[in-house]
Amino acid sequence: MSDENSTTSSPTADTPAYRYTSELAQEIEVGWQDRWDAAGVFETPNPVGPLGDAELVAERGEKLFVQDMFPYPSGVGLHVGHPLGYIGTDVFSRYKRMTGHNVLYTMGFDAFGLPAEQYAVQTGTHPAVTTDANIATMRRQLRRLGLSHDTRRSISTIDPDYYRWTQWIFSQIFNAWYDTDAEKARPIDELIAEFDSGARTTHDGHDWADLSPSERDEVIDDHRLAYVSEAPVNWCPGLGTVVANEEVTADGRSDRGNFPVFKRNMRQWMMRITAYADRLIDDLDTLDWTDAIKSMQRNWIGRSHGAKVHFASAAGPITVFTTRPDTLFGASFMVLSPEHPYVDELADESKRDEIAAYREQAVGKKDFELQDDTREKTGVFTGAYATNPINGEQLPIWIADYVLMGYGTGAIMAVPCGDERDFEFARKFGLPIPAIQQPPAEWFADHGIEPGLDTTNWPTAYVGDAAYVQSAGTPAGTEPLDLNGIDNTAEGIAMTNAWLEAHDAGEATINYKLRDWLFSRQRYWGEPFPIVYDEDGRPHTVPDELLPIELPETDQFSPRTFDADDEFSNPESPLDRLEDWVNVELDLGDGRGVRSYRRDTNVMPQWAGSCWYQFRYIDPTLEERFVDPENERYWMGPRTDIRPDHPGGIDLYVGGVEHAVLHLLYARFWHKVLYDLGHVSSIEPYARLYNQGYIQAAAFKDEREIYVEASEVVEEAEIDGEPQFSFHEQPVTREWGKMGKSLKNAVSPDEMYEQYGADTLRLYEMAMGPLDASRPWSTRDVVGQYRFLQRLWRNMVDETTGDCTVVDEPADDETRRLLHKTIDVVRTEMEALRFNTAIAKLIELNNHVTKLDAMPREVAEPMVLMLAPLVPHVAEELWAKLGRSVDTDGSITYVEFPVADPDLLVDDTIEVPIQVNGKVRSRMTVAADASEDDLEAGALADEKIVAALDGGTPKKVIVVPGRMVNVVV
RNA sequence: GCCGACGUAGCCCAAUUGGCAGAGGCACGGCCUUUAGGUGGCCGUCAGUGUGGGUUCGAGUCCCACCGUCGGCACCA
Repeated sequence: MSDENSTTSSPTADTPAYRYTSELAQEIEVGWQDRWDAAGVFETPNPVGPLGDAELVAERGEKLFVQDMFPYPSGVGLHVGHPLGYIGTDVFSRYKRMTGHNVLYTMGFDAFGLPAEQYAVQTGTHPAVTTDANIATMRRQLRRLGLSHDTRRSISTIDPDYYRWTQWIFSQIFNAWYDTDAEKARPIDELIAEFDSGARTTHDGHDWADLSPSERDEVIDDHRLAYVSEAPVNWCPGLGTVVANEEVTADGRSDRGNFPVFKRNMRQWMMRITAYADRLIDDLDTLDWTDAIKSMQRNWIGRSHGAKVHFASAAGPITVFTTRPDTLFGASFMVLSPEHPYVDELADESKRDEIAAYREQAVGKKDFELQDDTREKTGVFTGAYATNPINGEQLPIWIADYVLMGYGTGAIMAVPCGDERDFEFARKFGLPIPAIQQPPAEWFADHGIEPGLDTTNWPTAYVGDAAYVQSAGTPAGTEPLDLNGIDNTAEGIAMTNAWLEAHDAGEATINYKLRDWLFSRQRYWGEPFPIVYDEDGRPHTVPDELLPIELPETDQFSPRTFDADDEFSNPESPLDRLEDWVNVELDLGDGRGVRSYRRDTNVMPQWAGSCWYQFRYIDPTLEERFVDPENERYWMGPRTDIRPDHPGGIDLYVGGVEHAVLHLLYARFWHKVLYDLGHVSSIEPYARLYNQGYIQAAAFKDEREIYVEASEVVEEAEIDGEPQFSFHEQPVTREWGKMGKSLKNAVSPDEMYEQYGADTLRLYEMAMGPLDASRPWSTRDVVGQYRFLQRLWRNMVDETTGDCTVVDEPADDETRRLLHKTIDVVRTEMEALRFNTAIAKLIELNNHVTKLDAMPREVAEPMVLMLAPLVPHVAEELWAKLGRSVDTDGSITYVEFPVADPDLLVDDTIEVPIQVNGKVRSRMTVAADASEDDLEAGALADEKIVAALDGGTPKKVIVVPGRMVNVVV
């Protein structure tokens, strides 16, 4: 909104020369930023290696690794919503440097990705050129905020020196397999050795020795953690590429670009993340993350315990997955997904046409349409039957699109009395609904029906614990199973599983929703695969010493894109066209000498670069490895001294909640592979995750429902207490949303620097609320923090001469006590990332000092030190004015944070409230250490209390020493 | 539908985790400064915690139900 009553103004002739105006603030800020850079103040030493300085490491103190989720360098620059988390991590890092920590804190750029490529396609400018320019802009904006990054450690994912190691890690994953016995990844060579020695046999029982070399290759390739597979993938013609499950929105569109996505079988690279499903769930328990994020990850992985049950049919055993094997006696029909491979064989001649028609319409539906649970059930009977192993009953087999091929086995046993969907289906098609549990009386009462096992008047399925009925009677020749009378499902499940396993009819199993990670993209602006194919089409990794495989130069950046709805188009990668690059002569070092190969023409998804960047921050310039093991252990090793199950990783990772499943799941997966292969000592990448809130801003829509530029909207007089707004004289309506270009409500930090300076902006963003809460931006509120800094400045500096006005006289007792209480609270709040309350205390202290005749040095110095993490520039300037810079190497950065004197935290006397029946009726001043008896006596003698009692006798007197007295009548 | 977070002043937010509802900022009003506007200074105004119950000497805080807002998942067998 326009700020017509702008509270700042350019200095006029009568503005004192040394007032803390925005001009002076900017001068101070830019000056200190130059000095910090020149002196390398924020450079952090490693124990060893190119950035190693063991002596300085010891001097700095305990290690602390703080990291922000790195940004994509957008072309439009930052708005004030972006740096909220960055300011938070900077304040924390600066605070920790002052309390004896060696802090690793830097910022890189996640610079591969679609926007730069799309811009390149439009303009013909190489994405590297625009991306480099964007990075330069962002670096400038971040530097201007005063962030204390070790800039030597900044990396960019598009830098060949960086993606060389992204490719190297891909090779590691490709050359590894998951040993389910050892529950870890191992090098593929060890698998080959086990096959060779006979220690391991192939899954299908073929003798390894009898296999041809190419058959052996096939077996090996099937074990790799990165593998090529022909599988249903998400094809997005509008983007001209495939995308991962995680990148498809609930309504079946791409999260980038919002184009339709189609399921298609295609040959693509996959990562075997499913091998890690259990560890990715179980290790969540060792992480200091919010429950919200943990539950999102658990949800996404979707582990469910159940059983597989085999039903005999004419086409062979139909295997279903169920979480309720105990309800097997209640199965009255089976349902296969229309795409189930058995359908053709099972279909009765008379049903063929009907089935074919049904399948055609089902296949035409997109995933999201199938997942709409409000749709009416549809389906077709196949004419075939399957045998229920538990009782030998013949169950009709149907096909229906409410059973999804992508989950479980694509087939279910239908238990209509206990499953809402099956119940609905049975009702619609007149299938039997046998009851197998006795619902409680309340259930019948709730539904207004007479209790009974005749399901014809049941309005719905009964889901829950209840005693089993009609759940016995197994086929001749089997051990009898009788669940009747048992009243908890856990026991019923266990008994049924045991029966199934004993009779080869099924087994307990675990099913996951998580699918393997689709890893290839048909784009230009990404990391090329370190893979070449031989004349048989077998993939091979390029030897490590030939990395990086650099992106080839071209001026054709676009994949072939298609009409967004052209489902049956096929991807064509931009790299496919570069024949000179695709065809190579190489010696792979496998003893076969130089041969001809074709390069892989896919690129990696944008998530690849962010899967491991924390390691490169540690050793950004190391040539020999992606990170030195000793440095990795120092910065990220498990802190078993803190917690026995500490998994290691970054001490504080701050970012938005939108990465809850994508980035955080992929990064954890890569980290665990690197751990299994012995490359790193930490088990998890991010020990503590903190989700910062978003800055929201008012957005305005005109009558056509189109957003208008928020900065040009004017607030009008209220009507019925509701504020009214107009844009160019036209009424507009207000709503709240994430700040950004699309809602036309972005506020640039540059405007804030100009109007107030970076310190005020930093302070405002930290003061407006807790770091993890989303809150609305309000430009007119910023002035409050600006006034605070002005008062602070005036308390120490003469506005006309610029001289320091701090006096060396001791502070009075009250001021001194307030100072120490402030120190105590500020330390606690800083530790807990509650900067808003720390700032409130500092303002309170400053307001108190403002009333004094002069600022005593014993208050001024600790106050400047406490403010240094929050407003580093003005703090440095005041520290210099106090004459202290000379004896602290020119910067306040590593000066010890003030420590409160515990003796000054307790007052001699305190005022305690006296309550009658919990209501405050009076107050009295007593010695801080007054005994319970004294307090009780004092309270009962208080005249207001005597009056309130009015001669009555108190029933009881509750005394909380140091707090209050409550007289109960 | 399921899961998770959150509801305190006109607005953004505190409250030692069961012990005096108000720390801080914005807005608003008055006075001072100023030729004036702005800036700056001083003083001041407003609520009883979304609703209804419960536990307790005492509830913003704990428990139950409901309402509302936001986020995630969703025919997941």
